[in-house]
Amino acid sequence: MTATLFTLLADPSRRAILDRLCAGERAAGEIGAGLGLSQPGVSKHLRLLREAGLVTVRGEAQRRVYALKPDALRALDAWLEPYRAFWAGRLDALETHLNREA
Amino acid sequence: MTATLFTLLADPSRRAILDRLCAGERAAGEIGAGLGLSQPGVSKHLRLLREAGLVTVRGEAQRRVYALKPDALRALDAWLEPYRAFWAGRLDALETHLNREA
DNA sequence: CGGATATATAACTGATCAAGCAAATAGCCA
DNA sequence: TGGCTATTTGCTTGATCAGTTATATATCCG
Repeated sequence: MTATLFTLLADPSRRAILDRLCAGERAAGEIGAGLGLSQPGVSKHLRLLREAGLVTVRGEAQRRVYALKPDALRALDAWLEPYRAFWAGRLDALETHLNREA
Repeated sequence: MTATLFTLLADPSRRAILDRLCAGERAAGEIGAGLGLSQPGVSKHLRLLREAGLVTVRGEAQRRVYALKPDALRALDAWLEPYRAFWAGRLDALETHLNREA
């Protein structure tokens, strides 16, 4: 229930779902097709992604159309920032990160 | 053993270790201090991080000094790229990603 | 060598969680 | 209403894995 962003992304199936949604919104059935996963399994992953705010749902007749909502991934981008600064040699950004925890 | 980058980062203790190593290299004991974790626990996490290439070790007398080696995190940065493009509105990069899987 | 310090490995346990099957819900159409 | 499709939810099981204690390895110093 308290699934953090990192634990969510730790699952390959969920990453595959996100990757698939990059191409545009899809119904749950379309998402699961070819994933080598049972349909309820897909639904459960979608539920977690939805609760984490990574995707949005829109009902369309019997189908549930999911769309990517990558705003939540900004947190990952932010987490990565000090390390990106590290390998880019931009030590200024790294120092601001270090000062923040002092 | 086949721990992927995502599963590694899914653990809060390991993220804390990486964050701590941002400030510079540290001996294993220093890393574990204040983490609320037993010494063998820290050692095991360090082993995983080392096997994944996220940190390097250097023996110094009895101590083992660990240093951050963030190159492996570039993979995460690369994974994030299509999504970053998504929220930044740079649809060109997104399309190159989509074409790659066609 | 013997003791002390620092770190790693081994064996075990408990909790988490993904996956499956079965059943329930929701919306459409006759 | 009843049947049909699409999706979600409940329940159970099996595997993974973080954490612990106890033990082993390594390096220094007397």
